[in-house]
Amino acid sequence: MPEGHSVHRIARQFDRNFVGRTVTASSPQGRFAEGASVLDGREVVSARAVGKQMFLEFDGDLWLRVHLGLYGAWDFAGEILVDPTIASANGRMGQTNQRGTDLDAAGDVVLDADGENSLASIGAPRRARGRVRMSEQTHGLGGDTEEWPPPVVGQVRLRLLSAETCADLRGPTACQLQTPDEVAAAIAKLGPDPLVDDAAAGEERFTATVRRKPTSIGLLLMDQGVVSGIGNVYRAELLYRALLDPHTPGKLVPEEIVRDIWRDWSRLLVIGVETGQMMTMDDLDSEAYRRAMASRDDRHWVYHRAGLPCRVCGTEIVVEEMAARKLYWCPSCQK
DNA sequence: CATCGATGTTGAG
DNA sequence: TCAACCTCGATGG
Repeated sequence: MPEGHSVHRIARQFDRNFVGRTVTASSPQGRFAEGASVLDGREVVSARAVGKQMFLEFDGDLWLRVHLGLYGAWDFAGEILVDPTIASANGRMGQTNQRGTDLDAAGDVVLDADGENSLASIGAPRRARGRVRMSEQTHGLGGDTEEWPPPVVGQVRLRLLSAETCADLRGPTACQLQTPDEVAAAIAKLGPDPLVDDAAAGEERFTATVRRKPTSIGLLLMDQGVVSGIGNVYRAELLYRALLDPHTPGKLVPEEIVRDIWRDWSRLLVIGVETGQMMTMDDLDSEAYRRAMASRDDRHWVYHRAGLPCRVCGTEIVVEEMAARKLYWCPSCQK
């Protein structure tokens, strides 16, 4: 998936391009026909993201909850204006982590070959289907000759169409209408999200929870009830950056390290939302950094690097199954 | 062209 | 613990 950063980007796109507009709703695929008919003709009132879930509010106290799951995605088309908070492809970094390296001056970020950074498609890593029409404030590359509304391609669970904008949802794990109470209940089950919760309160909640549990920190970071928005990539990278063995029970992780992990996640999430990429590396030597950023499969410290030498100590990165997910880590750096 | 796997979650057994 | 969900790019023949 789409870890937390993608969902926040999607919510901002809805905020910028759908809120305040009336939509025609349909389910070309048919699997959300009933829900679409309820949404049809309503105005979009607000959009919010919490962790990996997005909540879209419609007039009449009606909410749509969407979870993209493993391969869901939203495709945007039409006169999509770029939310200024996600417009930049240039990441700003400036921080240190447990490794003690200075995370600074990322320089130009190479755009994702897989379109993750695309303005037209956000979600599972795949090429954009949507077309974003040119306008003075738009970054899109499309011409003005496309059909309107755009032809439906493939399996579209839900299409939301305003006069100028179109959003197609495909492959979600959850797409469900909810009452305000149900939305509140869904959010209440989630751990703190750095972009939703107050920084200090979120840190306290996360720290207290982790320090109470015998469960391994590797599992805790993936538990959406402990902290929202972290997925398999961010988990591996956060643990590497903290130089922490993923098997360490939560209650045995030093409190300061737990707090560092929360703060590191907060920073990485902000960078991810701004750039549309899961930026987790810092400034090795610039040549290695540039190479890592240019290559889709080689831009992380440990994720997807099983058998390759650790970028710092040269030890082979290992992969193991943890709760049916691949866990990558450096057995030498992470103690 | 067939098969696999993936940034995820749920629910059955 | 594991299959199912549901989509599609990558991989291999």
